[in-house]
Amino acid sequence: MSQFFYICSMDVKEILEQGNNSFLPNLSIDMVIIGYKGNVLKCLLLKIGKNWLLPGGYIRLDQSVDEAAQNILKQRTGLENSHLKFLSVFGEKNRQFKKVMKEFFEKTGMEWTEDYWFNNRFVSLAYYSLVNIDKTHPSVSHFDEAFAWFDFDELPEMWMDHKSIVNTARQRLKEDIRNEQMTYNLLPKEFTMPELYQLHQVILEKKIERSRFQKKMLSTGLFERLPELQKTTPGRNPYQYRVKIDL
Amino acid sequence: MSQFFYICSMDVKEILEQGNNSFLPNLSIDMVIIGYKGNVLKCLLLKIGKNWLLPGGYIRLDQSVDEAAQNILKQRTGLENSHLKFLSVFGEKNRQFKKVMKEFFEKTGMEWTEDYWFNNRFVSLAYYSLVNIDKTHPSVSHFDEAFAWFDFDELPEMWMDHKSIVNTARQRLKEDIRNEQMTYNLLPKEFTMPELYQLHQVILEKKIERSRFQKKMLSTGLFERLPELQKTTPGRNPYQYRVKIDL
DNA sequence: TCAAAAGTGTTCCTGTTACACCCATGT
DNA sequence: ACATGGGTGTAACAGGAACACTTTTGA
Repeated sequence: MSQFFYICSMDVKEILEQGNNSFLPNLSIDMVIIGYKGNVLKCLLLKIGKNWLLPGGYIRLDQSVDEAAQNILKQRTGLENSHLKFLSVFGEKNRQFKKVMKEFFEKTGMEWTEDYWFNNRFVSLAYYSLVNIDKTHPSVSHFDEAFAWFDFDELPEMWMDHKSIVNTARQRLKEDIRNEQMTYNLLPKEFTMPELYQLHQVILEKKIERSRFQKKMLSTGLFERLPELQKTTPGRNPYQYRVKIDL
Repeated sequence: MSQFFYICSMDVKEILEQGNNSFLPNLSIDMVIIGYKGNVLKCLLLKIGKNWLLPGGYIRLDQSVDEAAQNILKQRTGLENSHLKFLSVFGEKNRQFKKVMKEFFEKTGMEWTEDYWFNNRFVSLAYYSLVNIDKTHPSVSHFDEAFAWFDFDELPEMWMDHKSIVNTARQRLKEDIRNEQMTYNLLPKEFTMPELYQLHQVILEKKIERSRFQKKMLSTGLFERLPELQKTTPGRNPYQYRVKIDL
C-alpha cells in the first residue's frame, strides 16, 4: 500500500453555521484531485466513517460554480489558480449523503438530526484537477478525518457513486493528454524526456514507442531544452526540458 | 427570415401547482434543440415577453437529471428516446429568471410575486438534441407563447446567457460530427450522398472535398447503399443510402 | 451530343508505427 | 571495452488534401 497519510479537515462547522441560507441546497461539487509520484498516478481521498470519498463542497449563493470549485480546491490543497476542469454531472435520483453524514456525526460525537439541509438529495458537479503533490498542504480545521493519496489501481471502498466519478476522471485524463500535451503540475518545472515519457505511458496505460514519442513532443514546439543534467546513473545523461513560458 | 411559427406552451401552471416541494429549487435544464431543413440548421426557441429563450424545465425530486431532460424534450417536441446529449454547466452567480418571468406573468395577466421559487438563482444544465423537424409536434397547454425554429445565423435577442448556450452547442456539434459521423435525426432515413455532404458542410461551416468525403463516409462502414433514386434533376441520379440498422 | 450532377482515381503530403542504429557515461 | 540507458534515423503504411477524370442522365 503506497499511501501516505495526513490529517485533514471537513469544514463541517462552517457549513453548519452558514447553513441552509448560504448555499445552493441541492448542488454539490466533487473533486478528483490527481497527482503523480513514484511513477504512479494518485488521487486524494477523505475518510468518513468506514469508507472514503472525494473532497468536495457546496456553492455559496454569492459564488459562481467555477469560483466555488476553485475555492474548494484551495481549501483542500492550499493551491490557488491551479489546473481545474469541469468533468461531468452526476444526477441520479437517490444521491444523498444522509448515511455518510450520520456515520460521521456519530463518530465525532456531534448531534445529528434528520432534517439537516445537507441530507437533501444532491446533484453533483464533478471537477478534476492536476496538482503537484509536493506543493499541496492540507488545511486542518474543527473536524479532522484522515486523508490519503491513493494509487488509482488501489482505490478503497468509497461512498455512493464516488468510485465511478474517479473512473470518469481517469478516462478523461487519457483523452485530454492526447489533445493537449500539457502535463500541468504532474511533473516538476524541469523534467527529462524519459520522465515525460513515463508519465504519458502511465496515464495512457499502455506502451508507447520511445522514438516516436520524442519526435512528437518536440514537434509540438511546447518544450524547450535546457543544458544537460548531471546524473550518476549508469548510462548517458538526459537533457532537461521545460514548458515554454507562454502558457 | 426563414422562420415558421407555431403555438407553444409553457407549463407554468403545472410548475406553479407542484411548486417548491416537487423540484430541485436551484437547478434548471436548458435545451438546445437542433433541426435541419432547407439546407440550414435551425434551433427551437420560445418567446417570453420581448425576447426569446431556450426551452427548458426543472428536475423533479423523484427524477434523475437525465430522466428530467428526456422528459422536457418529450414535452417540447413530442419525441421519446430521441438523441440527447449533455452539453455543459452554466453557473454564473446572477443567473435568475426574475425579469423574464415577471414580464411573462404581466403579459398573460397572471399574478406575480417576488418570492416565487423560480425567481431563485438557478444553475443550469445545458443539453442538446438533434431532431427531425418534421416529426416534432408541440404540446399546447394553459399558457401559450410563440415558438419558432430560427436559423443559427439569424438568432433573435435572447434572455440571459441563452445565446452563449446556443453557441456552445453549435461548436459542440462541429466537434461531434468529426468523431461520430452519425447524423441522427437531421436527415430522413434514406438520403443521398450529396445530401449528407451538404449537411456536413453546413455543420462544419466550410467547404469539403466531395471525393474525399465520399470515400471517408463509405470507409466507415456505417452506411449501406440502396437501389438508385429516380430524380428529375438534370444530371446523374444519386444512390440512396441509409445508416446500417445496428445503431 | 452536350451540359449538369454523381461518383471514382491518382498524386502528393503528413503523421503514425516499427525497427535499427548511434551516442554518452560509469564501471 | 562494454553494458546501460538516452537520443536519432529510416522505411512501410494509413489517412487527409487537391486535382483530374469517368459515368449517368435530361434536355
